[in-house]
This record gives sequence, structure tokens and C-alpha cells, in this order.
Amino acid sequence: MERYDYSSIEKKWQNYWEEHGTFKAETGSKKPKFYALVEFPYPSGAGMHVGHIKAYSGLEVVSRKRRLEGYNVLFPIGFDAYGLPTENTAVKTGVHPRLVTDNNIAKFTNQLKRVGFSFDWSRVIDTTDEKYYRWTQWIFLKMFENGLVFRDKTLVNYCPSCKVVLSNEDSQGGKCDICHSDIVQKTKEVWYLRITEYADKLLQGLDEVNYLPNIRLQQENWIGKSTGAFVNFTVKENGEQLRIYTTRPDTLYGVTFMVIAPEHPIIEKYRDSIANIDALDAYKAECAKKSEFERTQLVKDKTGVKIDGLTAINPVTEKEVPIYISDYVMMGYGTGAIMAVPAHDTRDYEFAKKFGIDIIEVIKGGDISKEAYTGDGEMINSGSLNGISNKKDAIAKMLDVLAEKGCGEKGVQYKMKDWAFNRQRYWGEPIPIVHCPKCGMVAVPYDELPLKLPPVENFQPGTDGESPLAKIDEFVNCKCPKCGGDAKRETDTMPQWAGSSWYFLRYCDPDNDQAFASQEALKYWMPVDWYNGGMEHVTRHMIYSRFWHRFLYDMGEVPCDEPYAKRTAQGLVLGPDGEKMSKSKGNVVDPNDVVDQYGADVLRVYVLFMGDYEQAAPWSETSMKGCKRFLDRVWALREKLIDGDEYRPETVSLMHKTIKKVTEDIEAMKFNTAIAAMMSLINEIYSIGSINKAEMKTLLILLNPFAPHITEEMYSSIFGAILSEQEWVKYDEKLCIDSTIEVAVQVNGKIKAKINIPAEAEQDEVLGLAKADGAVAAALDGKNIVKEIYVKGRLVNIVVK
RNA sequence: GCGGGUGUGGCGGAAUUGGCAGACGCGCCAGACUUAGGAUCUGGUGUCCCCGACGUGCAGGUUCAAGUCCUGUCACCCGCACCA
Repeated sequence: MERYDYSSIEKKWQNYWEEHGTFKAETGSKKPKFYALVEFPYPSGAGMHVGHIKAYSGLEVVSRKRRLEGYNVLFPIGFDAYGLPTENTAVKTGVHPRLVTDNNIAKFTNQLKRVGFSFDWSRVIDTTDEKYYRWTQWIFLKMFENGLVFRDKTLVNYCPSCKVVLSNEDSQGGKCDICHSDIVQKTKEVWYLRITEYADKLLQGLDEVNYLPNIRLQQENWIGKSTGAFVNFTVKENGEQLRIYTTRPDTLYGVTFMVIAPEHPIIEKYRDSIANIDALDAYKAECAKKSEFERTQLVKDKTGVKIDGLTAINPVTEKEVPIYISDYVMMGYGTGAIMAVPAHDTRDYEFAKKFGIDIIEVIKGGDISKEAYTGDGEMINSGSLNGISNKKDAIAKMLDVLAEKGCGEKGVQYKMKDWAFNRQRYWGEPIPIVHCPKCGMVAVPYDELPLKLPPVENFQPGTDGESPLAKIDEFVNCKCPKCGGDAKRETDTMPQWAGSSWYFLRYCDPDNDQAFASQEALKYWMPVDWYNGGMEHVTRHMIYSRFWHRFLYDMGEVPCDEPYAKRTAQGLVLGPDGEKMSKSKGNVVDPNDVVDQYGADVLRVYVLFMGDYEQAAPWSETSMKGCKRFLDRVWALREKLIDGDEYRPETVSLMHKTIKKVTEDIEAMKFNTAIAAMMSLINEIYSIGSINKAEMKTLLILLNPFAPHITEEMYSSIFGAILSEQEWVKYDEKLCIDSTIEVAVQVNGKIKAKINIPAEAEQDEVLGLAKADGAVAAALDGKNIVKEIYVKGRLVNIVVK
């Protein structure tokens, strides 16, 4: 019998599917719809690695199964092509980013097609296509119109190597997300999107969707809602109200000092009345010099300076407390000022110890001579709060006190900050705003979109944080759309996250030039039924895109508030050395090499069989050979094929059990055990020595989503029909049960024997059979039976003394 | 520091949620077929002092029964990080 010639057979079926539009989604079809979404790739020069293949294979299998189950499936793919790596390559090689991108997309497309993914290739999108980014700009202008876009001169995260301002999300840990250089803080006027306005909606929306628990938790933590109180402290010398935020208003009686951020404006306002202003300036300068690393990693030692000339008055005790500046208080969270309660806050405690400040205990339960006590307990030294025994009641009481005195109220804070929405680089969507000396910031009219990225010769960034676009006079100089006078265009471009914030909407109607997508298409397809991607996108792309989508919902532009009904995440594919795959480590596996050597079906089966889908697992070529053996054994079954329209008695329960297992495991993303079940089935069929047509048909359909090429080939040659047009197989729960089953017999919890019993046997009968077994009888000999347990279909345990 | 996760053979990993630990695959061992095998097939493979006992990071506990539940503890991984 001929060997399985995967390279020609795979090509044959890929051509067939493409010619016949087998995977085309049909908007408006009467069939139930299923929208499966995978994160579209950033087409880098390195090409895809096998991690991409694993990421797409999960929903690929689900999508193919859904089609066989009669669904109209939308399983699209595209390219998120704006971004710095491409531009950096262009700068280095002198090749224009447009060409770099086109080459990379071609490379990725080739790789994806060779694996045989059932994407609807008629809906491919490219975020750098002007037909696409026209609508990215359109949504931006809608936000601008609705007050969600603003400019602000603030301290920003700046990457000196990439020469761009980064969002908080892109500069986690003080490192640039793109080049991993140290971030510096810089004052700059930049664009922001008011995502904080949606903080509560983004949080509440999590109740409506089905995300994996850890994904939900990460988003909740990222939004970081905290409830507490704002309290105003009066500055004795000038009557200024110094406003603080605290989550522990119950400890107000324990306040012995205050701390404000070094950049707090009150210092500038009263610089003339501060005696030690030189010392404060010196401290401030020192803090500005510190890198993010020093500020966050070397937190052991508290530093600070007491302000000589400003004293605060505690609004509830009327006592005077000193004010310090210290860099452990940040301007970016709360009000940039805190009330310090050393007895019950670890940081305040350290600070107080170092500076010799009083520590007043207001909650019983700890030993404040040793450390701060942050637990719950009875209130003491706290006026009208004394005797209250828990935090919740104490906070409620204190809020009443504050309200009565009119010096504070309940408040809410979020860790999430507004989204720094700009790049000073070439390869991004131009921000469609004109700066007019008379009218200020004016939106480019909608009918002038897209505002095209002009062709340039030199896309090197400027040295002063200016975009390369600033050097192009024809682009910059323009007329104000409002007054017609001379004006200048904004030269910043959007960050790389812009295009991906709404791409799932475009897939619904990718060629529309009247709207980002028609209402009809959006109503039909949205929301995404199942979205799978990497954990690394849970706090950035996911939050950003939920924000854009919720905004569009509020504008009446999309039919549902949450874009993704369900979200899962796959684990990484590690290199053979167990390390994360990276070019520098030289442990990257190219899917094309695997397809060349083993075929696409082997690659597909292996990435899903290598381990728990959600867990990271190292690549192993020898392990993959097991998957090749499996498919070779499936191919070789053609030699063992016999006639038969029904499962044979010796296979019937195995067939039904396998269908059940594979059907359920695919839905639970337990692809490894689904494949294992099919391997077991094959092993059993080999030991029987033959397979009939009914069994073959079922096997091929079950295996098809995983290994579509080999199964299509076998199906068409055996049954003369196209597998992709068949129906998913069904199982009967009643037939999953064998007529006789094996149960273990334990005596005092130790296995003594295994006996075969009729599946329907009742306890008495089973116990009788168990005791009749020689080994069991021997173990029972001369003992008193204390208890007898039969777990139906599993085991018998006889307890003796 | 806080939050989350993981810990099972030589390796990747299973275990119907309290019921036969190690499914399936890799690797390894033996045999068959071969001029040959890094191909294929068959059988074996947790450990040990192998008629028995011990085994799911470690120490206790609950239970007829614990990888699974409870208490304590260690190690590693991921995320956030002076968030007031």
C-alpha cells in the first residue's frame, strides 16, 4: 500500500477548499451563527513560530466542528501591521515600512495557508490599509467629538531608545515594552483617551461575560477600583485645603503626619512661605533623577523632607500635624497627598520610625512597638468611634462624622489611568486633528477621511521626540477646516493598539466603504462568541478594545455592550530547551519546516496534543513523531477496512464513548485528551484487526477538525463524498456503557481483586460475587465484617476487624 | 510585599471532582521482519528488600476510601508593585 504523500494531498485539499469557498461565512444565513475570533498576528520579519499555530489551532478545531454541527461560522484572520518593529527594520535596512509590511504579510499568509486553517480568506483585513484605518480615524473623531480625547502636559513614560511616549500599559516594570530600555519620566504635551471614564462600565461588564477566572481577575486588578474617602486637611498658615484620599478613614484619629508627592503643586504655590525651600528643591531634583527601577525596586529605605512652614490640622482631632514630602507618595494616584497613620500602615510606620514621629494606636489587636497592625479590631483613642469592633462599622461612622463637619466624603479611585494615545513615529495612523491658531484643535471633517499617511523618504524619528511627519511641510501645512485660515496638522500617530481595538467589528463587513460595518452585519454576527488569545493581551488589548466597543455601543453604533461573550487563553509553546522561544536564544521552531518534514496534520495534532492547552509546554520533535505514527496508523486502516453499516457489537460502546469524549473535550479545550481518546480507539481497532465502514466514517469525522487533510482524502476515496459537507457524529449515552464491567474489590481499602460483573448488578449481587473471589475470601477469613461499601460501577470496599 | 497558579514515573501529561494513581504519547528494554534501520510490527516498562510493601513537593488531620477535602510548610512560575 502506498505511503501517505502529505505534501501533494495537503495542497490538493487546500486548493479544493479555496476554490469551493468551503469556509466562507455568510452574513444573514438562516443557520445559527458562530463567531470564533483569534488574535490577528503582528506580521514581523521573523515570520510565525509554532506558538502562533497553537494559538490558532484551538478555535480552528472548534470552528471546524461547529460547521459540521450545522453552524454558519465566521472564523476570520487579518494583520495588525502598524507598529514599531516594522519601522525599526525600515530605519535599519532603508526599505520602506509599506514594503516591509507587505513582504511580512505575504510570508505570514503563506505559512498560515500551509497549515490548512479554515479561515475565511475573503475577509482578510490589514490595519495599515487606508480603507481600514479610515475607520480607525473615524472612531477616534467620534471620541474627540464626545470629549473622550484630550491633550495634557504631564509626566509621561518616555523611551529614549524608541523615542516615543508610552502608555502605562506599555511601560510596565519601568521597561519599554518594545525594546526593553529603561523608561524615563518626561514632561510633554500628549494625547490621551479618557478610558477612566469607562472604568466602572469595564468593571461591571465583566459580570455579563464568560472569561476564564484568572483573565477576569487580572482585568479587575488592572482597573483597580478602591473605595475610601476624600478628606480635607486645613493648612494652618494659610487656610489652604489639602485634600487626601484614604481607604482607611476609620484610622483618622491615628494620623500623626502627612505626606505629599514631591511634585505636589502646593509647594510651588507657597514657596515663599516655606523656610527650607532649598532642601525641598534639592530633594525633588534627586527624585526626578531616580530611574523607575530605583523608585520601585529599592523601596526598603524611606526618604523625605519635612516642610518647614506648612502645618496641617487634623479635621477630627483639631490637632496639628507636620507635612513631609516623600517619593513614596505618587502624584499619579489619588490626590498626590496622604494622611499618614503609622500605627496601621506599613509604609507610614517605616517612615515614622525613621523620622522619629509619634505612633498612635487606634485599633487593638497588634503590637505597634514592633510593627504596623493592619488587621481588624476594636477602636481605641478615637473619640466617638471608640468601642466599635470592626472596620466596616468604623468607616461608616467616620464617614458620618466627616459629613457632619463638612470636611470629607466617600470616594472611589482607580489604578487605571487615562490612555496615552500617541506615538512620535511614522508607521501608524495619523491623528486626524488640525491645530488652528484661531480655532484651536479642529477635527478633520469625516468626508476627508482617510487622512492618509504621506509617503516619505526619511522616516527616522526626530531627536527631540518629534514625529518624522513634522518634517514634511506639505503634510503639516494646511487650512483650518473651520475658518479656512492657515493651520498645522497634528504630526503624532496613533499607538499600535488602535487598529486592534475594533478589528473584530470590521470582520463582520470588511469591504464596506459607507461605514465601519453595516448594522445588518453587526446585528447578525456580534458579539464574538468565543475569543482565544494570549494572557499577555488580557490587560492591554482586551481592556482597550472593550473600551472602544462600549463607547460605540453608547453611540448606538454597535448592537451589544460587550464585544466578547467568552474569552480563553492558550499557554506558550516553549523551545526544546524549556525556555521561551526567542530569536536571540535560537530556539525558535518554524512551522514551515515542520510542514515540510512531517506535514500540516502532524503539526496541528501535535500542538494540541503536547499538553494542557492552557499551560506552557516545551517543543519536542521526538514527541511529535508519536503524532506522525498515529496519523500513519490511521492511513494504514484502509487495509483493514471491511463492509458494515453499523458499529459491530464489539465496538459499539467504544465508538459511543469516543464520540462523547471527543465532543465534550473539544468544548472544554481539552484537546490533548480528545486526541488520546482517538489514539485509544485506533489501538483497539488494531487489536480487533479490522474496521468497518460505519466505524471508519465516525473516526474520520471525529479526527477531521484536528487533521483535516488526511481525513478529507480518506473520506473521499472511501465514501466518494466531501467530509467538510458531512454532519458531526452523535452518541447515545445509553450505549456508552459496557454490558459487563470490571470493579475493584478492596478489603480495608487495599485492592485484593478485580471482578467482572454485569453493569446492572445491585449491591447484594456484587458483594456476593466479590466474596466468592479466592483472594478476597482469603483476606476475609477469620475476620468480622464491619461495613460493606459498593460504589456503583467502580469498586467494592469491605471493612473488617 | 500583594494577587493568581503549579508541584504526579526518565520526559510531556491523564485521573469521570472523594472511589482501581500513572490514560495517551515520548523515551527505554526485549523480540520479530530486515543487507541495513534514526522504518515498521509485537510484548514489557512507577519504586523497592518483587507471594509483599511503598508511592502524587514536605509534615500532620478528616474518611471505609485522599493526587483530590482541612491545617501548617517548602519550592518554582506568572501578573501587579510604595495604589494610600
